[in-house]
This record gives sequence, structure tokens and C-alpha cells, in this order.
Amino acid sequence: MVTPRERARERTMAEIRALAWKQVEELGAPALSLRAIARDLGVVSSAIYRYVASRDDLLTALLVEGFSDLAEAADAAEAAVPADAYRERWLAICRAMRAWALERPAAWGLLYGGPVPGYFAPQQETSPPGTRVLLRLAAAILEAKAAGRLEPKVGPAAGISQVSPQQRLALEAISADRGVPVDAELVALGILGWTAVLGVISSEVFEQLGPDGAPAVALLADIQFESIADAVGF
Amino acid sequence: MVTPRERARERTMAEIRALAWKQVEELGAPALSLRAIARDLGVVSSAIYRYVASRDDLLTALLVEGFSDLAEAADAAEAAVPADAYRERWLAICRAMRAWALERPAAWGLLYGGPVPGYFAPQQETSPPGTRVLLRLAAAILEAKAAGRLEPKVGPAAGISQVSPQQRLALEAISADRGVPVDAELVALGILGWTAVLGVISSEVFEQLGPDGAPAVALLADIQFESIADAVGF
DNA sequence: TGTACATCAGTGAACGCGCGTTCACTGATGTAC
DNA sequence: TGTACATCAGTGAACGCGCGTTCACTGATGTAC
Repeated sequence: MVTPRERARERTMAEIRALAWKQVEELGAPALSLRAIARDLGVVSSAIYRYVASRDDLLTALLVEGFSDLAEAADAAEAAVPADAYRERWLAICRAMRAWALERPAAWGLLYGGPVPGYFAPQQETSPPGTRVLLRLAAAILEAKAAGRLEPKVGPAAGISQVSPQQRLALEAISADRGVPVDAELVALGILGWTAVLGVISSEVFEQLGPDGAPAVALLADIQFESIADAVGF
Repeated sequence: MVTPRERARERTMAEIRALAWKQVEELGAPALSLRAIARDLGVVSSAIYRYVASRDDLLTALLVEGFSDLAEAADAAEAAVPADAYRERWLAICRAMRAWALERPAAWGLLYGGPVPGYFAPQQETSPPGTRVLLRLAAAILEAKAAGRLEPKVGPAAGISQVSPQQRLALEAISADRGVPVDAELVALGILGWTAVLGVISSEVFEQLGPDGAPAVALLADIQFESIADAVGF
């Protein structure tokens, strides 16, 4: 049974998160202020502490919510593609990530930009939602490989270079931690794809090519995703 | 003729920049504080204004200095490699960038992380030093191409996909702005390499794969650069 | 070489602002008998 | 159904802190005659 009080509390908490996101969007994560949220909420500054233990606490909640929201958008986009269209699944996730990032640039900055000064994310809370998208991308690669529909074009997976025994150990530990043993070559390929995709999106969102490069980068995003897909071997 | 006063002034300005970098390293760019610099300098807070017009001014100076320092490190690394070893030149720049970023993570964050809240970089000042490294990487690609030693493996340059007329216009405008007309396919390839390299380095510096992924990412950096070089076609 | 004047680094006080967090409190909403 | 008590949202004042920036000033260093 949900009491009116509980409903009111839930509504207020949702409003706090919404106002916090608005602040992050407008001024960036480092500028997030509990007092400002209280002001926007029309409430005295100390009242916030009925809902949030501390500023760090709220940042953690935003991080978790942000990662989850992004993952949901990616999942939805992937679900709209046939399961055996591996390349398209992978591309759909990339495009969904980019669309989400462009819609909420500061949120993207919070998740994948530099660290927020003075704040240290508690990994045990942020890590599971933080790796969801990465795991979906990895699944597309693994399933394509299992179906014999993957021909990597670069790196050790393509036989061009080789992983050292030391690298093999570290790489296979990553997948083993998650219960699915995978070739080191394939893990390296997956990480390459992931970091490249992050780079493409961050470059656009953070305008890292300067004002003259910006329009081209926007037009180019899709070509870049396709090129990375080529490299991965879809 | 350099007067003692001028020398003292120069020394103080250098010390201010050094203290500012120390602050950025320790607390991140958004936390940069003129008062704290004055304190560290052993001087009253208002005295800073004899040397720096405002906080934004100092941030701009740091940005310019950071980009320049990074570019110098990259240039030095490239110069140690024979001019016709295109792939090695390109890799040397990547490795120098990564080494610089690991040595000064917060500086990397200032240059290539999200924006500093409330600060807008004046593009006409930061753009020239900001594009130096990118242009060196581009030069390696162009020279390899001119020497007939480039076989791109992905994207339009490899003939796998195609650029639309609209994309071609935007892409060729970028290189034309710099006086060297280049094929749209090659510009796209260069930007892909650039964004992928930024992604690889930022992923490691910002620890975007979580604590379990970190050691592998470090071991993997070089493989990733090699793989990107493969994709570009060196 | 000595003196009058200009330049400039640094002082100290102040303005007005915002921040996170604590604490004792009021008063309304819920719960148990 | 009515009353006593517990829960809890929100208040208001305060603590102690840091920030960027301005302003009139002192006193040492440099420059021109």
C-alpha cells in the first residue's frame, strides 16, 4: 500500500533529480549545488537533507541514473534490429549513444568526461550500470563471431600484430571475470571499438576539433561508426 | 636590454603558471583559484591582478601552454623517427601523446575533457596551438599517401562505404581552409584516426572501463594504436 | 653624480556573493490503542 | 470513532569557509634631466 506521504516523497525526489540534471546541463557537473536545488524547489536549503545525504550522494545517484538511461536508450535501439543483423545491431547502439550524448551534452560529460573535482565515484554502485552499454556492444561482436560472420580488419584479431603473453593474461581475465571466456584478440578488438566510439562521440560533444571542424564532424559521425564497424569486422 | 624588474616579473609569471598547473593537477581545472595561487605565492590575494587580468585569462593561458607543451612533446618524438617511416612517425606521436596524458592527467582533462563550467575558450587564441598535433598526424598520413605507401582498411578511403556529396563538401572545406586540398575520403580517415586516438587515451586517463579494466587498458594502449594505424592503412 | 619625478609590485581592507552542513524547532500527517 | 503518541517534511538561524574583484595606499625601483 502506498500512502500519500510516500507518493509525495517520491515526487519530490524525482523533482530533485530533475532539477539536478537541469543544473548539470546548464553549468556542468562540478557546479552542482544543493542550495541551488533547494532554491529551485522553493524550499529552505536545509530541507534537501531530508532527501539526500550529501552532495556526493546526489552525484552518485545522477551517475547511476545517467548510465541507466543511456543503456536503456541503447537497448531500445538495438531491440529494433533483427538479432542476426550483427553489424546493424552494433551500429544502432552507437547511433543511440550519440543521439543521447547530443541531447544531453553535460550528462555525457558527467559520464565520460573528466572526473568531477573532489568527488570519487563509488565503483561498486556505478560500475554495473556503467558497463551495460559496453556489454551490449561486446555481445554483438561475440555473437557475430560465433555465427562465423566476423572478419576483423585490424590488430591481433586480424593477424596483423600479436598480443604478448602478459597482455593475453590481462585481457582474458577481463572476460573471465564476467563468466564468458573470450580470446584475448577478441577482447582487444572489443575494447578498441569501444574506445574509438567514445572518442568519436566525445570529439563531437566537446567540440575538440575547433569551430571550423564542428560541422564536418557532425556529418561524419555515421561514417566513423561505419568505419569502426569495418575495422571490427562486421 | 632586460632590466632586473623585467626578469623578476618574468620569474613571478612563470611561478604563477607553475602553481596554477599544480592546482589543476591536484583538484582539476574547475577548481582553479586565483586566491589559492596568491596564497601559494606568499602574496596578498589582490597582488595576482598585477600579473593576470582575470581567472578566465589565466585559464586561456594554461590552455595555450598545455596545447603547446603537448605539441612539443609530440614533435620531439616524431623527429626521432626517419621521415619516410610513416607508420612509425604516426605511432611515435600517439605514444608521446599518451605518455604526456598519463604524466599530467588533469592537464589532459583540461585540453580534451569536458568544458570548464562558466569558461568559454577564445577560439582565435587556443585554436592554433590546439590543432598542432592533429596537423602532424595528418601530415604523416598525407605524406604516406603521396609516397604510395598508404592502404586504408576501413571506410570510404578503403572503398567500403561512400561519402555523400554533402559530406564531401564539408570535408574538403576543412583541408581547403588550410591551403592543402585533400580528398574527402582521406580527411574522413584522418579524423577517424584522431578521434580514435583521443578515445583510447581518454579511456585510460579517465578510467572509463572501471577498476577491473584499468590494467588491461594500460597494457593494451600500444596494440590499440597499432590497430588504428592498421585501419588508417600505414 | 645627484636630484625630481614616474613607474610599478605589493598591501590591506572591503564588497557581495555562494557554498555544504548542523541543529533545535514547529506543525502537519499518519498510526496504535 | 476518538484520542495519544510517533513520524517526518519543512523552517530559520547559524557556523565557517572560499571565491573574484575593486580601490586607495605605501614604498621601493627605475628614468630623465
